[in-house]
Amino acid sequence: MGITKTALFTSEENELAIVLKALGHPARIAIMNYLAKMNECICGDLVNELPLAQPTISQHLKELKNAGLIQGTIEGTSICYCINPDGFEKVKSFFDVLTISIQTKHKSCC
Amino acid sequence: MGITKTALFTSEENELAIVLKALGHPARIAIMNYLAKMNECICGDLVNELPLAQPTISQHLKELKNAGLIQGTIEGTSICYCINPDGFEKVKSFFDVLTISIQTKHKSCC
DNA sequence: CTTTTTAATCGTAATATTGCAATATATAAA
DNA sequence: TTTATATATTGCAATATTACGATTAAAAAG
Repeated sequence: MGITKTALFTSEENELAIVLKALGHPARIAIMNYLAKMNECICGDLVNELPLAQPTISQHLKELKNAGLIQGTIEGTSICYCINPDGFEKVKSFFDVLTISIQTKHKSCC
Repeated sequence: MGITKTALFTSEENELAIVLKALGHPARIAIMNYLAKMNECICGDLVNELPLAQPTISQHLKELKNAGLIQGTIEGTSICYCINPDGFEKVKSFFDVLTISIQTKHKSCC
């Protein structure tokens, strides 16, 4: 089908999946890494940095923004993007919690 | 196109994207949470736990396994699944590194 | 007002994903 | 050997994603 049955899962599972799915593409990983390194950038910087066309990068930025991982502010003709710490924290805590659960319970595996 | 241009990115970016993409589905998040809680389980447990058909769950398990997030061991007629700590650690360190980068550099955003 | 700069949107082709019924496989039990 | 149990695989329909050329929008510069 290609359609995810979101109604069958908890909103927590769905929200987390949206954020992780947004990170599930090398270009978007590269964008996040670049933003972490540079603190902020505009779309044009990424067009110079990544081997993708401008509309493609603009689309990836849109997905990261929709997932709450980045935010953009208009500055003249360009838009300044940076990482949204709130969206990022949501994912990190998922991994932190799971890691603790794994470390305490997983002595060994079947 | 629907095809990701993996050749244009670093292997680190690509590998990380594969793992995060595997986690980018509510059913697979639910499976990971269930495994973290129960330590191990068989496919049939998940069929009872999740509102999806057996072939669908089997497929999700396959994707998590391909991404290196879980491992399965044959035990009689069933297969025992559990979280693969190595695959999991790879993703967690990505978030840890990015978090440090965000916390130290991101005083404020544009 | 016109031009330039910067980025979003539209339209579309190629490919990937999701979900499941039907079937296959493989081990254990009778 | 037959039957039951547990899971994987196949095949397919519906939908989503990726990528980019062409275009549009909006602000700044001239």
